[in-house]
Amino acid sequence: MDEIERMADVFKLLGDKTRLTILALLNVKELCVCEIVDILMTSQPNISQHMRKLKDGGLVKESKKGQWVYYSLNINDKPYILDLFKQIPSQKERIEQLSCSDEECCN
Amino acid sequence: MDEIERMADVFKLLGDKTRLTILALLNVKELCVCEIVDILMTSQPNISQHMRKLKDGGLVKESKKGQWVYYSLNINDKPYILDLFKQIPSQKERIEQLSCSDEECCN
DNA sequence: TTATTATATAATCAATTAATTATATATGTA
DNA sequence: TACATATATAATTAATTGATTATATAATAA
Repeated sequence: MDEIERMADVFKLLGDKTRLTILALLNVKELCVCEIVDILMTSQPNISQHMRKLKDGGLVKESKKGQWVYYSLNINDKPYILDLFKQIPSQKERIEQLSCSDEECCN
Repeated sequence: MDEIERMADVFKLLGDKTRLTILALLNVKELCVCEIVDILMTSQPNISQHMRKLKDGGLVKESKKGQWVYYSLNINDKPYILDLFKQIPSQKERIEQLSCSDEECCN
């Protein structure tokens, strides 16, 4: 697989609104699956499957802490993605709203 | 549609190897449909339909010259795409090879 | 005018994909 | 131990998509 094809595969991952929003959220801070589920108001399997694609594509890495799996960005080896995330709309507010609600799934 | 969704739609366009290669070619110089067909060795309708998606997505613009339709990049309003194209593998060689062959469709 | 070349569009089909539903696994707690 | 919570995986389905084939349009050349 050549470099263009590799880049296309990365863009394919970015080309879904849910996944791009997840990445924008992780661009603020690492999050566990249940937090992402709460913020995006979708089902847990839906998020888990998107996380697997992002992990397989090398865009995120996971770290297990107790029963929670935290995901964080893993794009240091992809400078064109780094530049890109500087221009993505910040999701800071959505994450802060989550922290204020009583329905936090973890803490 | 919010900004994230708009960006995702752009990445969806970049997320196809054929289209990303077309854009990388246009990053060298404007080309007509038949040149792109020759370089990518695929069918004319295939390229025409990709060009339409790229045009609908605002990534390229066209200009008709006689019976030929030339396409060129139209990404000045998308800084994150501009940065990106600085890091895409150059397709200069493939375009030069085309010019050397006798089978040019236009000139 | 007729033929040729360049391009676009429409219809079809196979393959891919995102989301849902159901189930399994793993960790923590009573 | 039994139960609850967090996550992953598998199966299914509907929708989308890329490529092909066939056809239409437009410009040029004979």
